[in-house]
Formats: sequence, C-alpha cells, structure tokens
Amino acid sequence: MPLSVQTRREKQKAELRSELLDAAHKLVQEEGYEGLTIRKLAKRVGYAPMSVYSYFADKQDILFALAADAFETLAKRIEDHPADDPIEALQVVMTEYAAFGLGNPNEYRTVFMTEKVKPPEGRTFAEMQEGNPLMKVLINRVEACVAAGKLKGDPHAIATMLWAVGHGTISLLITFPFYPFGDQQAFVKRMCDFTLAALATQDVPPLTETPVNC
Amino acid sequence: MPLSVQTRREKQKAELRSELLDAAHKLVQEEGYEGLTIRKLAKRVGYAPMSVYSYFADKQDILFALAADAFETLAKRIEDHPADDPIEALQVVMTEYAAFGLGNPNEYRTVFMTEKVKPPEGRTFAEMQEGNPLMKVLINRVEACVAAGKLKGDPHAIATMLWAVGHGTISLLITFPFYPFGDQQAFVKRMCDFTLAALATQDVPPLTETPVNC
DNA sequence: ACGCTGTATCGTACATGTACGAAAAAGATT
DNA sequence: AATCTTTTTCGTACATGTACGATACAGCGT
Repeated sequence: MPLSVQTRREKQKAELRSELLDAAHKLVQEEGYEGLTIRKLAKRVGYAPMSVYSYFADKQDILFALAADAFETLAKRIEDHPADDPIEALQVVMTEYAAFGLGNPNEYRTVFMTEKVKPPEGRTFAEMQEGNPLMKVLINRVEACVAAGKLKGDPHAIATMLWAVGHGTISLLITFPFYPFGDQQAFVKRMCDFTLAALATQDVPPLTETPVNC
Repeated sequence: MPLSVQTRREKQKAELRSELLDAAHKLVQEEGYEGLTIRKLAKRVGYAPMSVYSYFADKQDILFALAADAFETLAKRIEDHPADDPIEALQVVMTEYAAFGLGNPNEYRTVFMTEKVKPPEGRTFAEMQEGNPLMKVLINRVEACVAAGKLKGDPHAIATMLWAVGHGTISLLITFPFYPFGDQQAFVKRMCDFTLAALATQDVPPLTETPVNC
C-alpha cells in the first residue's frame, strides 16, 4: 500500500520533530538543562527560532518530550528487572523510581513538579496511564501482589497511595537536599518498607468516585 | 538608648523592603501570580526596576517572602486550633496543611516545589526549622504524641515521614488535578489515617546520620 | 501552465528577568 | 566645610520565550 500524500507529510513532520528532539537532547547533554534555548535549538537544526513552534507548542512541550523519553527508558529498565516475589517486584519499582528521580532531577521536575495546563481531552485516567508507562508497570505489579494475596484491596487505590508516598519522598529529597534526611538511599528504603508493611495489614477500599474537582 | 545610625539605616531598609512586599502582595491579589513583574512592582513604589534588587536577590526571593508570610499565618491558625487528643492534634496539622496547599497552590509551589539554590550557611537543620514554622509545630505535636505514648520512636524521624507523605499527597493533587484521586478531601484523609495508623504500630528509629549528600 | 488554497516558515517586535557599571546620595574623616 | 569612601539608586543592555502577521511554498483543480 503506497503512502498517501497526507501520510507522507505527516511522516516528514514527525521526522523533523524527532530531529529537533535529538538536537535538544544533545544540547542538554552538552550545556545542561539551562543551555537549551529555542534560539540555540533552532540554529542547531538550521531553522528560524519561530519555526520550532510548528512542532512544539512551547518550550515546556520540548522538555516534556525529552523527559518522557527518559521515563520510558526507566519503565523498560524496571520491566526487565528480575523479581521472584511480587512484593519484591514492587520494591524494585519504588527503588528504581527513586534512583531515577535522584539521578535525573530535571526530568523528574518537568514531569511531576511543573505547572500543568493540559486539560485532557479524552478519558483522563486512561491518558494518565498511556502518558506514563510507569503507572502501568506499577499497577501491574500491584495487581500481581493482590493476586498473590500479599496485598488486599483495590489495585488502583493501592498504586495511587504508593505513588503519593514515593513522590513525596523523592520530591522532598530533590527540593531539600540539605535537610537532614540522613542517607538518601536509607530514607527511600525506609519509606518504601514502611508503606508496604502498612499496606500488608490493611484492606484498601477503592477511591471515591466523586468527579474530579478543578 | 538611642538608635545607632547603623540601626536606623537598617530599619529604613527593612521598611522599604516591607513596602515592596506589600506592593507585591497587592499586585498578586489584583492581577494574579503572573501579574507580578519586577517592572510593575518598581513602578508601584516609584522606584526604578533595578532598585528592587537592593532589597531582594531576585524575583524568587520576593515570591518566597510572600509565601513565607502565608505559611506563617497557616502555622498560627494551626496552633490556635483546639485539640484534646495528641493524635487529633496531629491530624489537624495534616488537614490544615493540605487545605492550605490546595487553596494556595502558588505559595505551596514556590516554597516546596521550586529549585533551591540556597546553600544554608549555618546549621542546616536549625535553619530548616526557623525557616518553616510549620515544621516546628509538627515536631512539637509529634513529641506530644510520643510523650503520651500514642507514637513510638524518634520525633524528628516521625515528623519527616509525615512530611513526606503529606507533601506527596498534596503536591500530586496540585500537579495532577485531573488524575482520578476521587474526592480530594477524602484522599487526603485516607493518606493521613493510613500513615498515622501505620505509625501507631511501629517504633520509628532515628534517621541515619550520614552527612548530607548533595 | 496557471492561479488558488492551506500550511510551513520565519522576520519583527515585545515583555521579562537581570548583569553591569555609572551616577548620585549618604556617611565618615580630616 | 571639604574631601574621601561606601552604599543606594538606576540607565542601559542583553538573552530569552513567544505573539503576530507576512511570506514562501506545496499540492490541488482548471
């Protein structure tokens, strides 16, 4: 089947977009997060600065795309990680997640700590899962724990609570590196163990279905 | 004792600083967080834009100062809140904290979710407590719980863990209002109850004293 | 081949934070 | 009072994100 004209054009557009992303990635590698400016990026690919806006809504959009790549890699790494016990598998998620956040604070920030304007056009929850492959892994492994009888309750609720604890832990460590948490790894492990131990003793009801406010 | 010249000058400087803060506060009230620009602020108080930098290191510094005021008010509100049971007193902290964060996302953001550059010159932990009156209240109430035998372990460690959970919960609600948490209040309450219940059953050891890694 | 239409590209312009150093003001010293 | 020193104020300039609208250009029908 020959590509329709429209398809070809879209492909071309996608190519240029990823060329821009490549250049952006390199720029960040070479000059750090602050080093990425629209003008430099445009010059790098031989375009006028404003042309970048044909491919990305704004600078945040670029940063998001870069960070999303990084998170996808993380998700793959987690999936590839061996884990016999379902609870251990969950611990791997938390640990790797934390290591990633601490090792890539800029990416973590742009995805989880910056102002969001995107009102999701379609189904919010599904989007959330599509958008973040991590959430998928997390829920899968929670479900495995529930199936194995190690945890009890609604997987979505459990996953969300784990996310809240994990995110709180990591974002505090990122934002206040000088606060006396003691050893970062140890603090992460403590929070993880604490939460899993607590979850092991409780049956977690589903989240209330009150419509999203805001 | 008459004021020394130096003191008088410092006072004058402090006055102008707070005049600037007042103007900034009004600007934010009138035009929103985005409405606060250095140029507008300077014009408001009849100064040249660059003069603002004699009183604040940068724009963030202004936002911080504004947010710090708001947090102080919150701390006072919490302290004034009646609470018979020490655990209930702790719940009040969490609840009010959450309500504040959800009601003042901008202030919450600037204090807890923005890049920090300040390397604390003196003792880090003490600064942390001075800087944030909330942490003081939190630790006090945790200590009360420990004293009453409702909780067991190191107060600083317990407070830090509560902070991590509370912060994770609130910052997720702020950043992802469209994620299906269900009812926000209910989610906050759930996380709070979950954590306190878990803490009630564990003896919390002090945090490791490994030097801060940054 | 020739115009038509929509899209990709980009030139210009503006608001913003803030670096740098000059100018002015205040204070100290003689 | 006069001069020197220090601090405060601010004029200018630059890098940046991006709004707006013009231009060039590709694909289409005739």
